[in-house]
Amino acid sequence: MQEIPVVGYALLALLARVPSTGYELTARMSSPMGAFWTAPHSQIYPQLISLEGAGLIRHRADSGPGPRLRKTYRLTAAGRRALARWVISPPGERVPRDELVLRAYAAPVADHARLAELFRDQERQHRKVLRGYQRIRRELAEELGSRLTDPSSPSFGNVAILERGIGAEREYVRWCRWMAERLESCLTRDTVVP
Amino acid sequence: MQEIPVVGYALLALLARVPSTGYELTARMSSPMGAFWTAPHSQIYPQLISLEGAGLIRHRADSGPGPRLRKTYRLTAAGRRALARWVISPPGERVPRDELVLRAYAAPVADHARLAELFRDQERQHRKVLRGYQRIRRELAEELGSRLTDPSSPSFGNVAILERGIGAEREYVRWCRWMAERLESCLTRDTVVP
DNA sequence: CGGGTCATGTAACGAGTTACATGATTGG
DNA sequence: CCAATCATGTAACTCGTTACATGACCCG
Repeated sequence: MQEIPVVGYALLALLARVPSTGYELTARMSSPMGAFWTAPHSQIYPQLISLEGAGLIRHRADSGPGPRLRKTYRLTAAGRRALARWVISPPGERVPRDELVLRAYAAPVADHARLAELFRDQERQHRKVLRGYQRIRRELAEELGSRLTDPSSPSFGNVAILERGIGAEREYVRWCRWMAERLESCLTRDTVVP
Repeated sequence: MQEIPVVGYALLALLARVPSTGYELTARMSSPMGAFWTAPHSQIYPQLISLEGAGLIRHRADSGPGPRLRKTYRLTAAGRRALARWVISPPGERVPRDELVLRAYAAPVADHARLAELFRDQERQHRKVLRGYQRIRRELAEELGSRLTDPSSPSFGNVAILERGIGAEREYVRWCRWMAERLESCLTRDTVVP
């Protein structure tokens, strides 16, 4: 009985809400969860088979469109227990990988004007994502009212990751603007002084 | 001529400052850059060989301790150009993977008391990291004065990633506290009411 | 009848992690 | 003399990405 990779628990978490096919899981994985974990269908289908082998999920097959069966997966009792245990287990060290920060580190060797443009562009993009998250939260707030922040409510998970998404994007936008301002201030000085 | 992976540019960025051995690069990779990109020595040594094959770095070998030669690598002119070009190229989509957010998503199926403890614990850990970053920035500020935010100064890279690190950790701490408070408020209600 | 959606898989590759392997110098 | 540090590599494996492969149904 080998260890379940994180993507496996991501699938269990999705199935804990609604039984789904691999195809539906692929779609659900990208929004809103996609902001913090992604997986293509080529990773999902084999993982579903392995989770079923471990007895954590099981499927019922209808005859679907296409050459193969349509399999709808649902959590087993063991699966729900495994998920509940994993959720309260200490998370492994986060391995942060951000190419943009790496570029910022190497900023002194680069063309400041071009780099400033790049950061302004990133600022715009992340602000757009931020507005998207804020809109979704407004809609959720109207729909749910006071149950919005009740951890027992099934949609609390969505609210939790939205709260994280909004905070993370807001901070990212701030940093991009900070970078752009530094780089631009250095430009104007260079152009004005001589 | 195959594509250079991101870790390759990370090494170029480090070597743009000081010529180093693979061993030194391994150490420098973890602080302060380690907050946004990491690589173990088993990834670094082969990558150095491949960068040298591409003509972006070259080494001089002294006889070092141990059975093998000690190789000190430095950037070539081509390497510096390649790095400068990469820095202003648009970064690939960030793939964020955060197990803790995934746990938050699955919060409704878990034991709220235990999960609250987990988030309090994470809050403490990240606050500690945050304080570490703030201390380093204070020291840098004393050392550099007004050149602190000059993008031409070689240590601007450090300041840039510190600014990002401080912002990111501050936000993470805020979110952990928010999660813990939600989970705890639900607890007290459950215990007090009946 | 052609393109989009639903639907499920496999193969090849590259990036990253963990473990194995070796050995000289330096300081307590 | 033993442990830590300096120093460089290889091997096995897992995780994740990109590409290949197939085909029914529905709408215009």
